[in-house]
Amino acid sequence: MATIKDVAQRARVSTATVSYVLNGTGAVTEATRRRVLEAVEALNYHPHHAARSLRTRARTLGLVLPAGSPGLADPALAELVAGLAEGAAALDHFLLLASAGPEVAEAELALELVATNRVDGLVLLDLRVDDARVASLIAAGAPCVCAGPPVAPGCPALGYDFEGGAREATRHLLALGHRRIALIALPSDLAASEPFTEGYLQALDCAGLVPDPALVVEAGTSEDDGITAMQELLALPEPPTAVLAAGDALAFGAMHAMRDAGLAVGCDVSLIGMGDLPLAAHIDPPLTTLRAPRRALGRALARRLALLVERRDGGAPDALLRLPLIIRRTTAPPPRRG
Amino acid sequence: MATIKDVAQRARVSTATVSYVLNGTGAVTEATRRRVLEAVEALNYHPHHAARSLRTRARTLGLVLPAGSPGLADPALAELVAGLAEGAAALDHFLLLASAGPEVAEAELALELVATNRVDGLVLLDLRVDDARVASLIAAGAPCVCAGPPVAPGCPALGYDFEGGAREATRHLLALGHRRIALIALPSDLAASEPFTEGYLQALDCAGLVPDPALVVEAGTSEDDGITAMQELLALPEPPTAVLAAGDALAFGAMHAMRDAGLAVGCDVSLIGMGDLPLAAHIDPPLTTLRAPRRALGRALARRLALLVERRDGGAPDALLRLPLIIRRTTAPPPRRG
DNA sequence: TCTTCCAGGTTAAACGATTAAGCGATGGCC
DNA sequence: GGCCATCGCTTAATCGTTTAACCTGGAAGA
Repeated sequence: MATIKDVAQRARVSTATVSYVLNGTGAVTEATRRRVLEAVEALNYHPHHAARSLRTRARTLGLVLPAGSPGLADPALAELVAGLAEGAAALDHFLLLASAGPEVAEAELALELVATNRVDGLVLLDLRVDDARVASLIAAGAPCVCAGPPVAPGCPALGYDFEGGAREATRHLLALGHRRIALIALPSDLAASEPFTEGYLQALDCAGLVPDPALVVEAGTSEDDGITAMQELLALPEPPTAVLAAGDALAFGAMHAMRDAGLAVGCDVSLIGMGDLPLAAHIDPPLTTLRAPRRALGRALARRLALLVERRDGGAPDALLRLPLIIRRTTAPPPRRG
Repeated sequence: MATIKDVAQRARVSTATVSYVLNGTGAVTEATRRRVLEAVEALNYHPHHAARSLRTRARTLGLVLPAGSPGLADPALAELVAGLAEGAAALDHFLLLASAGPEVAEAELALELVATNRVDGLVLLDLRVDDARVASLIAAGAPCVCAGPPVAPGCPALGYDFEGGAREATRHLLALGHRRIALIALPSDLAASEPFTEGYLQALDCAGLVPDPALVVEAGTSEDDGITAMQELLALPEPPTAVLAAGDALAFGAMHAMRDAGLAVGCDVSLIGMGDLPLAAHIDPPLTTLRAPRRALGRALARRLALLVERRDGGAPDALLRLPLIIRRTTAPPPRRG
């Protein structure tokens, strides 16, 4: 492989000049500039990444994949990652994927990534409230951004507007005439959980309804959790006529449970999900849900992180992406009282 | 950050000794060894990646994501990538993701990745017959492995056993009593296309049937392509009683077209897909399909590439992963002649 | 006793870039 | 004419490792 020395030799300049030309730093005559570029072309020169990043940044963003089973197989994560790669590319960066195994913990891996200078910064996912990772990373001086609601000072957060989304979804159900609206919430230690619940409560409050605590059930995140939660709701003396689920997977589970109970989803009982997974449009009946712009979030996160690393972020405020409500076939006016 | 010098100083040895201890090369007394390790611990030393890979490999595998719209959103690709990251991690490597944009071509990006020494080798996807990428990468001396059927000498290939899979699927349909079995094939410039068709033809041949060329239609890869292809088959004077689709997406399209034509899938006409996408089990009726072990393929690819890079591959032969047939509800004996 | 060898270190030269500091020529200004 | 800036370039230090080559003291073999 050709090195910068070879280029310098051929262009009959010093290596410094070559570097100046290539990086656009320093003052160089047009003539020399051309000579250098010709040499670069002729030798098919590409700067050695390691050598370069010995002095500068690595121009690499890092993401550590959770060890758990779905991992990237989760379409939500996959699209986010696609966005991350795109966003990084747009600012001439790359994305380094590290897979946490049973052996090596996520947090440790993240620390190693920045300590070894492999990456300039990290994207953090699935934040919990008071997440330990964030604290240790910030302590280590690692730039990072997190996907989700703001969780720690010093770590900018970009996420979906769960509060607004939940509010809009609930309003839609209210507008259809529902009065007993249940919420299947995420585990409360997930940072995303609280704002969603908040939006739901706000909408009820605006409508002058007092929320029934029995109608709010905290679930996990999986389809099975959705089933369990829904069964719980159906067992109530006065079951809900509409359900808002904080995740599409939960909603799928809820649909399952409703059908098992002999209820027609979108007729006997309304349902709204969150995420708009690919499956949401294909399932029968198609699910009304809040669309999470996953790819856009990925892009925004990457861009924010890249700028943060270069201290060019200008202290942009934590932003929230809107969750538009996609109305399909699982929402309808409540059935007439029999 | 602490450097190797700091460690050397604290352990009162030379930097060389530290390096020897850390890499397990060179002979070192147990006593010094311990001193060094203590210093490493005390200073929380992590070797600087760039500095290290100035002399050695980058211990990084590369993947360039296709520019197209589905990209990582395609669950098949996402799971493969998950496997790649896992496989890389198992051999102490990382995975670098590069996103090809409209601006920057895939092939160029791949070349840049290896020319700049950012990655030690590349994983190639979606190979075409006589793929230009492979040729240029090999010419550039870049180690690479490709996912799919063998496509070029010098580039080991790991893929699914399309031929065996198609054969098994076709046999299953034959065993159910079908005689007019159609094939919706992939575009013939995709390297995966031919073996699949071959397996289909073999099974027919074994059964003493002569294949009807009209029953083999070449489609694209999308659901829409599946619709078109199926409509074409249904328009035949004597339509098939069973269809083998070379991809689940194609199969979904075919289901759509069948339903539109008033046919009950898995009753009036049988259907087998390929891939076992998550959707396959959830669609109605659940799709009989060949399960592609995507994660396993990813892991195998990463491992193969990592070994190849270190010339430790021992010339392992190109391997093929079995595609087990997952029987669900879209296959049944043909309807009685009316 | 004198080599020879080896284990267990050290020294210093890479690796391939970036970049601060320096340096000669040119031109402007007083 | 003398002085100072500025331009365009070079020199050389630096980043943090790895590793070939060398050194040294003691044990083993002759």
